[in-house]
Amino acid sequence: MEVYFQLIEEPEKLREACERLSGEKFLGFDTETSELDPRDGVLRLVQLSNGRDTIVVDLFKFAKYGDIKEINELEPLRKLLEAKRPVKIAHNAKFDAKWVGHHLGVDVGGTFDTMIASQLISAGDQDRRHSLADVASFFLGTEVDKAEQISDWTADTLSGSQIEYAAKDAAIVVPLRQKLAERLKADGLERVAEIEFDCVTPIARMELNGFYIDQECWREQLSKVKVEQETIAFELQEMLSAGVAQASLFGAAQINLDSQAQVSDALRNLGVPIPDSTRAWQLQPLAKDYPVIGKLLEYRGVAKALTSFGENILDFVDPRTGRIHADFRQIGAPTGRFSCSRPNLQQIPHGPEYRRCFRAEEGNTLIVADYSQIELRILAEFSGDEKFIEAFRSGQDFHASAAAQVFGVPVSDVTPDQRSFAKRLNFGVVYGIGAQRLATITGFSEREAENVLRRYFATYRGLDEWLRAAGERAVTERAGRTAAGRLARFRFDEDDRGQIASTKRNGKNMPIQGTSADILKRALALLHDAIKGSSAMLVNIVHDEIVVECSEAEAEITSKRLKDSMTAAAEEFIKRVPIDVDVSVSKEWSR
DNA sequence: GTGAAGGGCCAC
DNA sequence: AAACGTGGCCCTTCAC
Repeated sequence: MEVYFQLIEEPEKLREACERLSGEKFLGFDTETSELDPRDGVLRLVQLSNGRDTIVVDLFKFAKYGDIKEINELEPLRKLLEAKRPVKIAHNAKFDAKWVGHHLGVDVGGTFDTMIASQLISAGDQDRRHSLADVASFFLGTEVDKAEQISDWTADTLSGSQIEYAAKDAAIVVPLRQKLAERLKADGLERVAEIEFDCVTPIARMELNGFYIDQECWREQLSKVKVEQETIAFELQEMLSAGVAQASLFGAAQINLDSQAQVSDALRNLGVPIPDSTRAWQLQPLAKDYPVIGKLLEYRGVAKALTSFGENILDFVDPRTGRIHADFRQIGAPTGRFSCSRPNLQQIPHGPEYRRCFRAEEGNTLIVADYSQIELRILAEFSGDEKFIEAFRSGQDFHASAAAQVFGVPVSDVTPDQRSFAKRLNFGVVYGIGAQRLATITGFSEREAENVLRRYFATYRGLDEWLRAAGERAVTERAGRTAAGRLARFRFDEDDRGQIASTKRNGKNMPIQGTSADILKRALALLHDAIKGSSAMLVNIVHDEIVVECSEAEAEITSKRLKDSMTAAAEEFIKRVPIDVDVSVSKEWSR
């Protein structure tokens, strides 16, 4: 592909070019950078293209290694990037949005992300790749050469081929967007694509913001667990080697407590009837007869705390900001949920001893908001079940209210056991729970569990019907859809009953879990607009929860903006069931 | 030494 | 496959 491009090295040319391109509906957008993380490197080039006319802005010509944030001559570029129109087309737009966000101080206005579009179209197909080269080859049949991607973008003078490569990447996404847009439309994915695109910039900003962690607090917690761990490990070692006389005699053959194989052997030597797996849920029932099992579970708990949530979390703190800047994958799961890594801020233990270490910086406060039972409300909306909806509308404790309806007693007479049971059942239903599993988590016999499930679905006939239909649809249509239209295709072997059953459960769960993701993402876009220009910044999201940090002075207004954004987002999809958002203002991420 | 697989467990 | 869904991270084990 031959590309006409203009290298821009002076303010006047930049002003002219931005003026010229500002009337376009769409512009290809790309950046070339010296590193992968914007805090580590320099932003060298910004490219914009309408497909025929491409500009390559050399930022070194405006302020070499300097702070380009303050350079006035770049204002036309900032304006163009910030504007909702033209829409900026980029592949993995979060990357470029972070770089211009950090170095130019702008939030990219409208975006069309060709990577996300490709992910939505592939609908969870694990075999499809989503690099620019893969997507361009799949949708345009053109080859993209990435040879220059790793070249030195900090050289005084860039080579002709470097600049041409840079220009091509911005130009190619223009025809690519055309093809992807057609497919999005044909597949009914326009609405969900809009939601996804609109939360790219909020997520880019969130990653730049990072989440402040009090390192002292974290270390203190760790040292407590360390002390515990040493005692527990010693005791467990003693108990396990009791079965191997010579081991304790010579003190030599220490058992590796982290090795399932060695621990299982030792347990067998002690005469413990261990099941095929030594997972906690299987061992738990043995704990009352065999103290060693209780000790093992105790050990596992502290070991997990020390490894997954130990010193290593602090390795991710950026010394320049004192904050953790994790990586969020916008379509982390086929359901549309985010995933998070390095570190995974979505799996920090719920206990206050951990969460209180994540806090607001001096002078600031955290606003923590989460949807109350959002997945059950989505299920209520989908099923249209009047009784289930009424349990939400009544405004009473939902699980107690459900227990009352299932057991046929007044809410005031619901026992704690009944409530707890209804709660487990309510959660399980969202995953397509069966009697066997229900029995194991409640301690009921399978027979009793079956009866209660029958009673539950007799009470909520609409739920039963919707869930059955969703399961059947998953098998016949080999796909599921969320309220915003997100699509997940299911692959299974028709001769495998297990796979069919699994597909049915997926068909029940995906629309629910996925709609929850749709709602959260929509809320992020609304929130981003609502807090613009204020002290508030997004710092974390956990599936149905949003954490914002703001100045103490703006705590109240930020709480309102957060709650309103989340409520409005949910109400776009949930019409018949009330939405409840719990908001708390606190210095710490624990309540 | 490196990487994949398996087991286990944290979150929602 | 925990016959309950979605992730990521850590450890051991085993193959290369």
